[in-house]
Amino acid sequence: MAGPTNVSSSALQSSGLVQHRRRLNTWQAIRAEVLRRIRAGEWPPGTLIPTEQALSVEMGCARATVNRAMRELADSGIIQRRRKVGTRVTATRSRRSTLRLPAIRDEIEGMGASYRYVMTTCEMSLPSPEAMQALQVDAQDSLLLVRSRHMADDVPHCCEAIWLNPRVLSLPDPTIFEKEPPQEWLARNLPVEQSGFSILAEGLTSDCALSLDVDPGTAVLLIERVNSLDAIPVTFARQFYSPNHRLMVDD
Amino acid sequence: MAGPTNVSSSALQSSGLVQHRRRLNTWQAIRAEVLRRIRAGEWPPGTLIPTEQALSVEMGCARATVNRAMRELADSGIIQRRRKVGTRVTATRSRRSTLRLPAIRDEIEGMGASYRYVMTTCEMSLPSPEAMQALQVDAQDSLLLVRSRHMADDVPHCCEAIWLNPRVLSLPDPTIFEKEPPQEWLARNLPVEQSGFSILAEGLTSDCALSLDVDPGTAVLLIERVNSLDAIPVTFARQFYSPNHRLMVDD
DNA sequence: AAGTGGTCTAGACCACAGT
DNA sequence: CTGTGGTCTAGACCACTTA
Repeated sequence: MAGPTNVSSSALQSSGLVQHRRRLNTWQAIRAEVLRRIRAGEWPPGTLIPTEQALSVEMGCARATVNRAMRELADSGIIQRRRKVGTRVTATRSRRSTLRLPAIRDEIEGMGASYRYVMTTCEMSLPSPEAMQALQVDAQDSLLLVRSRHMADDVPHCCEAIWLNPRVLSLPDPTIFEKEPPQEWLARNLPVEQSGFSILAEGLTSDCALSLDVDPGTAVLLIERVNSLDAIPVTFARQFYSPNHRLMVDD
Repeated sequence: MAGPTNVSSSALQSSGLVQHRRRLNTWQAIRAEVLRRIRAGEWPPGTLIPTEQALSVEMGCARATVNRAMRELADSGIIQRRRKVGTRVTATRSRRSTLRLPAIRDEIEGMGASYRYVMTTCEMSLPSPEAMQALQVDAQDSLLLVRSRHMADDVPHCCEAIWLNPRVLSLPDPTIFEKEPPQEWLARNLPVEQSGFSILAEGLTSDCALSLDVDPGTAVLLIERVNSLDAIPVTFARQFYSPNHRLMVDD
């Protein structure tokens, strides 16, 4: 009832009798108003705030609109909702933020640089302890290990080691990894699912340092990902970013 | 119309004439079906997928339900939507993931450990280059610098340096920071807004290393945050996590 | 048993962007 | 202009949780 809403909104505002509060009928406006009350201290942390029903009456909109606004706030961790109990302002300053992590090619091209992929090594190899755990294999189960570098305008931007388990993944002729990044081959050829990833810091070992052209031991960001196929882990990747790289997180 | 939906759903399924496809009437089911088609290659990257109207007819549900499902997928970066144009499967393997970053106290207590805050130093100090840039002050504008440690069962878990700009922030008696973490004081007393943060890796300087009880130069994760008040940056915090700490990101 | 959030529906209008 | 997604509404039923 967007049209009629505006009409009745005008009617309400022009009627002499009433409406100490302007109608809020977009979910963004409701979210903003609730946020304002929280930040202004009207609803301190831990407060049980009014029900959707009550808010929809107060704001002069449908309950679904209030629900949408509150869902957004709950997704951000600002409030916590439980059936029958109600909605509480989150007591702790916890946040759920959105992290945008593009594929490396996009990251580099997005900076206006030219992307180049360089394979370093490609060989069957016994798993590292991390790979063993991530892929749930034994120490003697050899895996295909592909090491590579991703260059931005011919400057090393990221170096990557990826283990692929040939027991649960039908691998192509490994020579294709000389030209195509394993991640892109996976994305194109298999319906793999990422089951989350980790962000950590590590001092570079000598081979990675050589690959990124910096001193060994330099602290860099490292992202570890496991790709799964039908809930079975099939690949384990470790991406070492060049020093001073940072992940920006929007609020 | 959840009840009537079930009724008509049964009616449709029992009618002899038709319905090669079961009715999908929850947004989760629709999201799953669309995801399946994308992953199965029925809708390869770049494909323009059917309109909400078409999908609502095919799935036998309201357009609003399709819209909810598609919005979730768009929020995850799986598809891209534009008015008049339609909805495309995202060409690049970009992801938008949710990062949960609790307050340090919650992080430690969530592991079942006891939390303890220890202030290290608290003094007026000229800004570091990073602080200058983050808080938009000059090199001669001295700031309050509070250094502290957050302990988990008396083991250092994180060490923190936070700059507060007294020109734009009315500070309390600094001695309160001997007992209360600055972040918690800020959260309780000021309607500060976080304007995003950065995640990076750094080798520990000697004082931080001492504080965390590890060797200088050890690579650690570092989170930088700026808190703002009415869009004016008022505090700049750098949190150094102990080695081997990792951020887990759900997909 | 009752109250609260979670969701679905059918219809409507709006905003935007191609034609 | 037209078509697409974005949103709002009013009403309804369901799911979960506490009393």
